[in-house]
Amino acid sequence: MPPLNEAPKRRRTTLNRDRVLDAGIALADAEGIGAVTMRRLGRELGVEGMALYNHIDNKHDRLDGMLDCVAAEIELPDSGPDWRDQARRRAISAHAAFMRHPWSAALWTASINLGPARMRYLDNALRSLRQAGFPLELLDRTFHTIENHIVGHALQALGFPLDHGQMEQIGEDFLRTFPVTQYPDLAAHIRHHLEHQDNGDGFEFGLDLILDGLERMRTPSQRPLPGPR
Amino acid sequence: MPPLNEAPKRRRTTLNRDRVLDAGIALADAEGIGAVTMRRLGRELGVEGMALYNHIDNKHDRLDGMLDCVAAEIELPDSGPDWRDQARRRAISAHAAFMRHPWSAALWTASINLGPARMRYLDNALRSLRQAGFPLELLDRTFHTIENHIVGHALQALGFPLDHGQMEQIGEDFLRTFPVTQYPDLAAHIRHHLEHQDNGDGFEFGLDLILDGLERMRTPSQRPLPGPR
DNA sequence: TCCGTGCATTTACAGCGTAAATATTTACGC
DNA sequence: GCGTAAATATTTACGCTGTAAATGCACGGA
Repeated sequence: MPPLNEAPKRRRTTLNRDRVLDAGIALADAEGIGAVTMRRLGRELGVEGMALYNHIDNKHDRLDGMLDCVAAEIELPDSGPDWRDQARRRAISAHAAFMRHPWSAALWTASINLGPARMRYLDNALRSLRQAGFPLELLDRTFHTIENHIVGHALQALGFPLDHGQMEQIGEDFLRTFPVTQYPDLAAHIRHHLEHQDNGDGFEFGLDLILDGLERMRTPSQRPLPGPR
Repeated sequence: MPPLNEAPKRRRTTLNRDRVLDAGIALADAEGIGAVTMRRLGRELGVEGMALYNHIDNKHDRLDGMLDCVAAEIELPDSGPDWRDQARRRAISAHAAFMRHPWSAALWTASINLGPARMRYLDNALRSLRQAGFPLELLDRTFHTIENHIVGHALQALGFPLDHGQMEQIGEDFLRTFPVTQYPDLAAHIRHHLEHQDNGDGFEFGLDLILDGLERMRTPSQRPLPGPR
């Protein structure tokens, strides 16, 4: 059996799991997740598609691996007293990661096998909220409410994967054939999206709304906080 | 040209768009969206796969049509003074529709072509919020924050498509190999999900949190409401 | 009767994930 | 150097996908 973990050996042009995953991410970022097939990804790496199976188990394993790389990009704030600031920074960082990798948000909820980076992310978020003093029966819902917003917003925002220039052109063509009188509020909404560009403010609006509400529940007005049951 | 809209003609066993979409929905509900291929769907209808192309344009058109059928199931409350109750009922109905058709939430944000039912839904929601007096610059964000929660929660909940019995078995196997000491809070979270069953309460928790916060912004404390600009 | 029209079938093709067999490259003991 | 075994890459093949194109068939009106 050949030696494992032989640092200085590295034959220059050999494949490994990370190179496969990185190439998959780059390709997905550039051309969409649909372009990332085994054959295409192999071609991208100068290799036949089947060669990839030496480094990844199958397509699912590859997607899980790519997703965990995205999770690793999420900045995890150190423990500290200010739970709200931590949750905010973590959520904004996660949101940014999803926007950098538009294919990842849709997989986030679909994949079941958590990689180490996602585990670290989840554990960090849960610990932060627990240490903030959220009672046990609230902790779960608190966490999921924040998480829902992150994923939901990313998916909504990525649903129209157009920059502002494209939006204007396509949108005007669209509104020409749109039954404006039948759905006036929807038409106004679409027009609003054509005129205004969202720079992540929409995400932070909902995020702060949620965090404010959670903070209110954490310390129920004047009543004393119940101890952990 | 043959006569259109000839009511009594209907040769009994002919296909039409609705029958195709209904069969697609039934099959997707029963076996997942992955099972709904053209050939399989044809077989389900006693027909070759290619026959479907006489009634739908292509796979995308079929998915959009199926999705619009789900949208049509969402109960749209009549206009009225209580925006909060309307938004709540609409959101809960939408959530229920997504849970009845577990494949639909993932498509909701991905599909660009809105069908009539979705347009009706969106227009109804937007009008309700506008009539509630949300100022224009808030209306868009208000709407999306609610929408994010609906979609986000559905996807999270459907990410583990297991009923309680399966969860217990699989979960315990999972926790056996899980690095509990490394991610203690995540482990506790998973254990919590194994023990407690969510009956939609988690959805309503976040929903009410958001609606409360929005109501507070709608009538900013003591200051008078600005007129529509 | 014949013809156009609408619907179903048949055939075909490129691309997908991947199992299996084969070929090639690499690393190590001698 | 060598041989050998392991690691890695290629080839071939199979069943599946969506769908273009050609064909077959039944019907309603001229």
